[in-house]
Amino acid sequence: MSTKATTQYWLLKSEPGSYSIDDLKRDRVTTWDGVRNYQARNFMRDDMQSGDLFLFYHSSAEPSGIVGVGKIVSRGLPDLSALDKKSKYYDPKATKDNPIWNTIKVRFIKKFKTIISLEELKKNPKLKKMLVIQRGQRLSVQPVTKEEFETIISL
DNA sequence: GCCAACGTTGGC
DNA sequence: GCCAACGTTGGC
Repeated sequence: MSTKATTQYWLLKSEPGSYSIDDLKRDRVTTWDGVRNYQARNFMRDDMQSGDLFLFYHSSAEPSGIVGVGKIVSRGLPDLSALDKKSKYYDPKATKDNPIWNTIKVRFIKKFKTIISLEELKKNPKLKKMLVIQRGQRLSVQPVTKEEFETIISL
């Protein structure tokens, strides 16, 4: 577990048809559930801190890209949707004693006036190393550097 | 522990 | 809708 006090930066993906930046703007705070990838879970469970900031990324969208900013409110909560047989996130391996999956709570901060499309991200030399533009990168929770975050905020 | 088959993500 | 690139599962 990290004990760093400095703000860390993340990128969270969501399909806007499933949960969009407008949904988060309306809800103000939401539980980010349904993550079913161990690496993504580990980032949320072990590395995120309340107060960290994240870029909200719309995937499988027209166009795909970064649409706003949010803040991590809390972490380390079990993802109860894994126990719910009716949920599309149901995981038969999850139990009450070992829910396997974790969630975080996030808060809306802002929605960009215009989307920063994937194409734009790829064109910016300062963002060359961003995971989200790497071919085949499917992680739905990704770390972002402070420099990358600030570059995007300034666009 | 290997790896083929299968399922999913997500850009295009 | 296609399919490349992954991650996961399960037979051996």
